[in-house]
Amino acid sequence: MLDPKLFRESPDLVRAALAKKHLVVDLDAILALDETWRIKLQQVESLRGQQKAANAEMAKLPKGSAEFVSKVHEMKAVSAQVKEGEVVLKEMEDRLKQAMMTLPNLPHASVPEGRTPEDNVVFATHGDVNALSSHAKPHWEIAGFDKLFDFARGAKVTGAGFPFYVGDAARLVRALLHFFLDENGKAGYVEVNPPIFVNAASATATGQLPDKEGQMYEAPVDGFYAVPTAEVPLTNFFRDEIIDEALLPVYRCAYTPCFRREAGNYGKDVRGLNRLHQFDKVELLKWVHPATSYDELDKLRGDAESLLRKLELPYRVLLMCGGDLGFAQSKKYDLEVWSAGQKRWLEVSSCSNFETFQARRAQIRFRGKDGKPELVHTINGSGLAVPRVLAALLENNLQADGRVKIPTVLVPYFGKEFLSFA
RNA sequence: GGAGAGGUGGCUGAGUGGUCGAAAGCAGCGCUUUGCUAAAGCGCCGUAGGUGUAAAAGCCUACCGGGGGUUCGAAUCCCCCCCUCUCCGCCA
Repeated sequence: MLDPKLFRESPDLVRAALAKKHLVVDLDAILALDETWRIKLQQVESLRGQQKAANAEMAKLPKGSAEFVSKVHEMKAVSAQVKEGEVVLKEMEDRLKQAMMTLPNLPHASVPEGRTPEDNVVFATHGDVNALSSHAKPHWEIAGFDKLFDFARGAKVTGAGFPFYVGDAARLVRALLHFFLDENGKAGYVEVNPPIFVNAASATATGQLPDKEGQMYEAPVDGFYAVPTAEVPLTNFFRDEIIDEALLPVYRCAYTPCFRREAGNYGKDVRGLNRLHQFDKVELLKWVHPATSYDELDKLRGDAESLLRKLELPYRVLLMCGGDLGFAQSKKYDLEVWSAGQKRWLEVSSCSNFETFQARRAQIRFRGKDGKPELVHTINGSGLAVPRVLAALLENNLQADGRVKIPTVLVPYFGKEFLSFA
């Protein structure tokens, strides 16, 4: 959500920023709604003021007195007006709030212009893509893949996109998670194990609702949503709280399974481990002082990158253009790992600064120097998502004999130097 | 799941229909005096929205877990929901 004062006082500034995101928003309609709401608010407040004044008078009058009775009669009319006005006001408020929820976050000045993913800027590339195994093939074509990554039985037991990881595959998932959490801990992120169901208020605060309603699995009897990312419960940890300024920045990380319905995503990029309904991910999250948030974003991106480096996986960093920025982000970098078999880049982390967008919805603040509460900036990114790292690892490290070489840093976690499909 | 007890400002805790946005204490901030690891006295000390302003101040309204209702008037009465605690049931 945006600051109402911002678009009320500087609508042109907001208009220009929204144009960069290439989203069509009827700001004038919202401004008009805001205007009528404020007029109505003043009406109702003045009526309530009358009630309050009368109340003070009546408290001093004897209960049965003629004066009292006539006052009651008089105030009945006012009371009716207030009730009527409040209904209208509530309706206006709801409409305004709903309209404001459709306003996306404004992009930062450093975000490049652009409309489509093709316009994203390759910010950095690391590692030699051409030096990889000549045996590489798409991971789902590796002999024995189906035994270790059992999609068929997953589909039987649950549905498509819910694979079983068996034996060495399960072990490798666990090794990766363990490695990620250990490394993130060393980088200063406090590990958290959060709930993996959240309520509607939490999903709204981080921007999943109402924007991405159909993308989450729901438990309607209890009003819960299965988390699409640990970002949701983690960010909501401090919802409706004022954090001690001295505690900023707060660094946290969390592993959770992530659940995504991925409604509407079909095609070849859903093969194998590329896109699943349930997958494991470690999320990095920071609550920071607004003055430092872009430095903190760069640092967080660096933390995620260092995981890929240690795993010896070639990757590139994309700086997302205005048109490819998400609804809630001010600035976003995507980390994409090279998958030698598929010969394409796979997104494994998305590092974003939300500025006050989430913080306003979630009311996460700190007390500034002047004693006034101020919204924090929230920043998050994956560190990292497992399945695509796994895909790249299987493809890039495939040996002539059909085994997969385990990166050196992972050997202590995995317990062996090779993964075998035999 | 059943029965009962509760949810009040940063914390503790009064308040059961009318000047209650809410006593008191603690913590915090400022000033004064005595002193010099401290004490006493006085004052200030919630959040949000609107209005106002260069910015403030000021003014208005709302908020006593959340949402409805009764009433001229609700922290206080009624209904629903959420949460906490105790007991019972069930259970990894």
